[in-house]
Amino acid sequence: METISTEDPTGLAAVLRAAAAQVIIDKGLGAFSIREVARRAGVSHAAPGYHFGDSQGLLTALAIEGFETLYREMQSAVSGVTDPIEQLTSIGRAYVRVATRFPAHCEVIFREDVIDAGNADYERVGLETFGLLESTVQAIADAYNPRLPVTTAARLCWSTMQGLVELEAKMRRLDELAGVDTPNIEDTAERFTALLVSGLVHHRPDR
Amino acid sequence: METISTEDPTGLAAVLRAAAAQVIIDKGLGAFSIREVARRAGVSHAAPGYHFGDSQGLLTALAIEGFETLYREMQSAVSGVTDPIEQLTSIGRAYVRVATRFPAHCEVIFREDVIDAGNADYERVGLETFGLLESTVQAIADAYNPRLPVTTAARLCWSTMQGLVELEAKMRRLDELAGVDTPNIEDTAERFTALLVSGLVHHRPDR
DNA sequence: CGGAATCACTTGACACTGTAAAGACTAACC
DNA sequence: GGTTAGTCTTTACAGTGTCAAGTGATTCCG
Repeated sequence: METISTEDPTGLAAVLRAAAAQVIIDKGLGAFSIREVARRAGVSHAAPGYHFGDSQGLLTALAIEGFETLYREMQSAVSGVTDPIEQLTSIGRAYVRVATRFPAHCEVIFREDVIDAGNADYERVGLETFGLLESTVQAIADAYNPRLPVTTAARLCWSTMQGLVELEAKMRRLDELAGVDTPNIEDTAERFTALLVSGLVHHRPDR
Repeated sequence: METISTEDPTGLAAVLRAAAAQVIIDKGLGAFSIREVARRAGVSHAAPGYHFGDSQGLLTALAIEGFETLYREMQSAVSGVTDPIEQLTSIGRAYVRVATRFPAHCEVIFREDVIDAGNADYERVGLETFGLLESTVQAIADAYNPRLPVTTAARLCWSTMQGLVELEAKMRRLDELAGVDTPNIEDTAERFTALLVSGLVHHRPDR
């Protein structure tokens, strides 16, 4: 699923994005340094500034790249699947899979303090992605529970997967202290989805 | 619910924690600066280093303080309530309320790249907090669905609330673009919990 | 064909940052 | 009353983001 071009990206901008992702993976977003990115790319310390303006610009580019990958993976997750519940399950797996494969990209996606959340491309892909999720939940509502509050339910699913991604390290640690081993995150996503779907299907709004 | 002492904290360490939280609120965690904290506290730039070692130490102290507040609020959310579903609902509201009232503290709680996630106090309060949530979900299982996988369900609830906190800004933006207004986050948490509870109660594990 | 302009950087500069080391001042204690 | 411990400040230094100016190439155009 190499949606983010790994085959030695041509163009310095792409090289810099890849280097930035690697810096975040190696040292964490908290220790992110634009000069370190430049060093790894073998260019002068100001080269990233030419392409991305400032650090926020570079991280925003990374967020957009990650969001686009997420969107494409979610699209291919629903294609070829007909049952909307299976679609949602597949989306959930795709969500955490992208987050696991591209941790740096996904770490900045919702970090509005380090990216430019008003960027037009960023907003567009965000709308598209959520639209895809919402229409899947809508299909579940149509097929299984017409009284489901679709937008709320879609946001619930989204929040759950995002929370899982963020909390996974903590959960691993809890399991480690308890002496049990942590299941694969995609399987956890599937179990979460199964529980969520039970709720979506059986939920009756307040009368 | 002023669990984090706001009544002018005595002792420089407490003053520095409060100043650090304010810096994060004002400029974002991405622009956090320990020297700025010192300036706001009216002390020399190296004073925070004496109390907290380095920047990671200060942010870890903040995370612990936030986690302890969360734990206490969750405790008081369940006390006096008997129905476990109401307890869970109350916990969900408490979770997002703490995150809203102490955004800086809660922003660092799971940011393992900027805090010391191995800190003993941090781990202890994390275990206690999750234990409280898990026993509430256990009570729901006992009362409504003995076959519920409790640990998974508890982590689902936790992920959902954490995801909601993280995505709330994005949801606000979606609503703004759609021209509708965003409900209060505590009410959203309650709607989420209602959907989750439907799932917890109706879920049947794979045979 | 030759000059001008644009592109894609590099170099140099500056204010700011985290952190370590050493110094200073105060209070407590034997 | 001298020593010690605690709480900060001062000094120093390497590293950082970002801006302005400089440098070659490449492209465009008359």
